[in-house]
Amino acid sequence: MTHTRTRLDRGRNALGPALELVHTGRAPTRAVLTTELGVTRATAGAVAGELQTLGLITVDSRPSAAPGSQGRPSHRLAIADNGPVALAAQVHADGFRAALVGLGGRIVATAPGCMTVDADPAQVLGEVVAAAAALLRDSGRRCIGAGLAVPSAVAEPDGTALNPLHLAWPAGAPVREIFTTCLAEAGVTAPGFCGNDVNLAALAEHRHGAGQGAQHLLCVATGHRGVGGALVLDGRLHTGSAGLALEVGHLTVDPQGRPCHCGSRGCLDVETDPLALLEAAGRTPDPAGSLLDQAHHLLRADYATDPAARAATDTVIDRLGLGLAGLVNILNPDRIILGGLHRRLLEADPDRLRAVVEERSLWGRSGSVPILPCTLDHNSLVGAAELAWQPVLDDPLAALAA
Amino acid sequence: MTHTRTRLDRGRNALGPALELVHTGRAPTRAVLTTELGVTRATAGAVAGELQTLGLITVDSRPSAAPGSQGRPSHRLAIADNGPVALAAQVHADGFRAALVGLGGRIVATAPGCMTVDADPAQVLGEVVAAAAALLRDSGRRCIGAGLAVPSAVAEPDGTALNPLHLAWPAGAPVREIFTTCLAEAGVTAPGFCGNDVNLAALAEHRHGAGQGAQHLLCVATGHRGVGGALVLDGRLHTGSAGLALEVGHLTVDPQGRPCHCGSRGCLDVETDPLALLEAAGRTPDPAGSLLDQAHHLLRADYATDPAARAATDTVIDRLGLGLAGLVNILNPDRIILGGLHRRLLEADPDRLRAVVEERSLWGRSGSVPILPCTLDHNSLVGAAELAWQPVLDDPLAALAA
DNA sequence: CGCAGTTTGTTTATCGGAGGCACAAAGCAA
DNA sequence: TTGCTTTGTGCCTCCGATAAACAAACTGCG
Repeated sequence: MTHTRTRLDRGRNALGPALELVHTGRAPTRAVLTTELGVTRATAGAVAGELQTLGLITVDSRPSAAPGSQGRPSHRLAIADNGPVALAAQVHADGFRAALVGLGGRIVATAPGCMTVDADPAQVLGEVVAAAAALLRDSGRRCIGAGLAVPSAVAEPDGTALNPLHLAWPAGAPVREIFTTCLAEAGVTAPGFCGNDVNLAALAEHRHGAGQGAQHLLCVATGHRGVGGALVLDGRLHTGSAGLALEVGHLTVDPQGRPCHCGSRGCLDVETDPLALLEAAGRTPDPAGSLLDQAHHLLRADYATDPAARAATDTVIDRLGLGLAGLVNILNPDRIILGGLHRRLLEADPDRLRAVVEERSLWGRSGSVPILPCTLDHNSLVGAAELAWQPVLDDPLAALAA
Repeated sequence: MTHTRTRLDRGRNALGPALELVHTGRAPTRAVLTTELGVTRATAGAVAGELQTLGLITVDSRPSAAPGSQGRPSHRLAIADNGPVALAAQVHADGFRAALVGLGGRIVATAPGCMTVDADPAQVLGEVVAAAAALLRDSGRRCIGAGLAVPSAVAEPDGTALNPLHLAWPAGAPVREIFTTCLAEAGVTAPGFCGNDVNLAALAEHRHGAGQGAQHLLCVATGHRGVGGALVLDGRLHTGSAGLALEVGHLTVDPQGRPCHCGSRGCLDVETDPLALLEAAGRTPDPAGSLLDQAHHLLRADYATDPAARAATDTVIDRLGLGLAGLVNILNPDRIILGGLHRRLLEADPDRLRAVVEERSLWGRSGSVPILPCTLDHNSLVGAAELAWQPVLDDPLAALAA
């Protein structure tokens, strides 16, 4: 009896890694896929065929415009136009947002977010899930999962929000549970995940933005209030043993600084957030408007002309640099990405921030860590979608079979 | 033509994981090996047989004294008595030490260490390697590699010591290179590795000591001077992108504290090392003797009787707790192990230290991280051997074929 | 235009490393 | 002694990959 193989007998184990390469834009052609996966052309071909039959990618046999190349041109691998999507949602201090995100971190559709947030998590999540579900129905696409970004540490593995104080939600709110029930009520039969917004932004930047290729990526960002941090190690989010890692807001950056609710004083949280910048510049913040917007305006409009604004900015940059240097000494990252107000501070005076970090970190070499602004729009939202895509990236056949 | 399989066709991929289980004491029998590896009994049997023919383990078919068990008793897997060893060496402020370490972290032989350390790395390493090579010749065993522990950050991947100031060595000394040439001169044809002593101690404690089973293990320890830290994530040492992570000595634990050579003041390094404890208690340290020994004596003999000693101890414990809490907020470990003087401080008043850490870490849950003293003798030495054993654990056949 | 050279995609045979299963072995309990 | 349970081993099969040969598509050159 000879071996008669009819169905796919190759590329099963390489399917996940291959999809991840396509997802992160590192596999433009089958030939690249072959070398990146370290498999034979036969296997890579089978993998690409399987991803095609799964409806995830398309193989474009038109000549790929490669000018100076020899040999037979490789077919282009492209993300399928009508492939499945992840449902992404974000809740922050000033409202919420919803979107559909396809493979490759592509935002396919967005819903205009409401600008008020209720104190009841179930109420808010019900609204945002309803908005997302409407997008999904309109698109007619298949949904592979749903992700939610919240401005709070999220405990693993129970999925509770530990300090959602910027939302006025109760501490310990079972966010994942509420999210999944809202999904079920909206008729979305897909698994739900949730995570901290800065963590998810870091994940998105690592896969699709300024963090690509970094082995040890540190992200620090302000939201509207407070400071968050995240670490991506070898492509995986490091959230610590219980999801509480990188709570960097309470590093001391000024021993004589203003008191913080944590009991200490001069914490990164209260010294480098929008309110700190405004107060340092002698402005009385308008409580009706967004503090983040007011701080941005200060940096854009007044930085060049107003000496007080410039001095305040310099002080806040120095504090941020001190905090980053402390993190560099502990984590030794190979890249740092800043978001929110911190990104604007970096852009206002990149040399000053880099000099402070270099001076205060112990080793010259680690002091010269690249510090970059984040590059993705809505990176928390894209990161929330990454959470939902992860099972598909891990095992496409199993995740898409259901 | 039928399938005729003569040689080993099973357990090739499971060989490394199986050896690691034996190495860490988690595979007492073949039956346990089967469940731990998640393979069939046939595969586990083949793996055990292969490890036996490699001379690494022995299979003892005498009934294992299991009292209340039913069914056929499983054969015991034991580490071979005359198996290969790793050559381990440690250099510290007061001298050096050498040993042979077998599988399972067992110290097979030790050399009495010299008590003076020359300022020339090549001189010191030549002596310690000579001592180790003598041990190796006497034992008649096979050597699978050599590891060296130094009290300095070691840069990856070049293997240079960045701050060996406690040895009065030049910063940036190419320690690994010197070590391997010394090995070659001593006639040891085995690969040489080196690492930071606290990092290696953490690795040893994770595999064979108080850190077993921890997913996110944080170690903090004093040597004779200064403070070091280490993080073991999922069984692997986390040394950062360039080997410089966990330089925890310069966390601020007292803004009004004594000045540190790093330029700041009140660093963990100068506030919780042996000298700090002695000075806080009003003692004038004897520069001729070991500061660590004098601090130990203070804790053992004077703590219960001398109010000044007690007050000084409490202060230093509080400072240490503050530093640990900062690390807990950033790293969220699930276990903390303390070594050197810090271990003694923990043992002097465990409740006080735990209370400080819990109070100053942001989340009650992460505040209740278990804090334990280290349990292994010579853990840096055993850790250095782990470095040498690692290639064998990763791929026993390839590493032992050469 | 035709041909050599280069790189890519596909087909077929084969191989390596595991799982499945039946059976034997070694203990305990009745 | 007879069951019952658990462990160790041999034989077959299956899955997922490699290897090698071949076909296809393009460049460059005479």
